[in-house]
Amino acid sequence: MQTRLEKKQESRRRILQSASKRLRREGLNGAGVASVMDDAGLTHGAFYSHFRNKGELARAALEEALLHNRKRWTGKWRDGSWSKHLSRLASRYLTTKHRDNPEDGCALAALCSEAARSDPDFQQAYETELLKTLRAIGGDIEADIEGQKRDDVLAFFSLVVGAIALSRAVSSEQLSNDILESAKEAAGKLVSGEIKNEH
Amino acid sequence: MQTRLEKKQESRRRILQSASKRLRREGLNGAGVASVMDDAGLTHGAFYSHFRNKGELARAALEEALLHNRKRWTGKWRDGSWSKHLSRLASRYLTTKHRDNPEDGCALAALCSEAARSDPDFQQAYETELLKTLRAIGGDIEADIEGQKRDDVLAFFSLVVGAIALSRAVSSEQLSNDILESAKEAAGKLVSGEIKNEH
DNA sequence: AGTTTGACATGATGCCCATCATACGAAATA
DNA sequence: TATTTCGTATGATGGGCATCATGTCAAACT
Repeated sequence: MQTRLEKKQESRRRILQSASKRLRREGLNGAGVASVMDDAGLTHGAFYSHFRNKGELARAALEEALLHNRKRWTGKWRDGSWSKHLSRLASRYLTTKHRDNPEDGCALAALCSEAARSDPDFQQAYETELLKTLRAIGGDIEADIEGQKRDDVLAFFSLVVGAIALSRAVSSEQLSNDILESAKEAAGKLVSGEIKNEH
Repeated sequence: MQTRLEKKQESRRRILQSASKRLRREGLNGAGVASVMDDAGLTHGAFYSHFRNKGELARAALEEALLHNRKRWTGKWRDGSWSKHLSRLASRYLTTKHRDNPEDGCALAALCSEAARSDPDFQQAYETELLKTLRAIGGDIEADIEGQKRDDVLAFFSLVVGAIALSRAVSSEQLSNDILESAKEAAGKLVSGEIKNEH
């Protein structure tokens, strides 16, 4: 049997899980309190003993979403050139599977245009998660990245986020696939100078 | 004095004007019937003698938005290399002014993540407008573009749309500016082979 | 001039949603 | 065993929103 605290934590986990999925599939407005709680097997009234309001849930769900799958697309920069590294990451990220399953995908891409219209707290969380992701792309989850490498990573992430967003926005599957393919090919080209791998 | 038809057309023009601005500043959900009609100097009830429903308005407003400012960012490919051409377009598009004034900016960027969740009719319109824009980037509003040039244009547009979206989503102005700058620098690099200007 | 038309206004209607008030019941505590 | 605590359920409450019903008035038409 579970203690009361454990049960609450388990409930919170389920709420965050369903919120993070709804957030990515249906956007900031789609992730309504009632539907999220329903997914979690609870009723809407129980929501407020876990979160103060919907905004707080959205922030927590964003963090939850990125916590679990940032590693899926980034990982260490082990061997090969800097350009190859970015190419490999693009190939992992720009798949039809990712495009077709936003609820398990990258929340930064799923919300890129809506985040601009969200409240300041959410934007702050978005920026924090973005920065963590940029570091992970640079090959290191911990340290800040600088200079040319930072510029490359910024442009790289703009490219792949834009490509995923456009590939989802469009109704023809052919065009959608072409967007993903062209961005994959471009990803390795946008580095300017070669950068040494210090490992 | 105006005839009745002229007055109606004038009203429709004002409705579309305010809808296209609200759509870009506040998104698909923000462009509510009441607020749009209010901007146009009318009341909500009059809406339904101009459009069948909100979805039809959204489609028309998207077209309106792109009709008026596609030329601002594209224009003819006159001289210089293909790579220079794309660089120049990126410099025109990725400005802080564009970032800070979405209501006068590119609707494809403003709605890129929400469009994925819109109804099929809207997605179809989004795709149509996107294709027109890609042709204009390629230097020609009329003809379809193909092959390597098409791939370059697809990747180019993913890059600049992603950059504008991310630059708006983030709360630090420094980071936001850096995103725009890095994408501007990257834009000219993502072409693979040189392409001849047939003019 | 009398009649019809249609753009527009006012005011429902009904739905969805976030939030709150209250009640229940089981676990924790005494 | 008696009492307290608190996660959850039920059921308001109120606001926002799209859509529709109805009325009005001026222009168009006969």
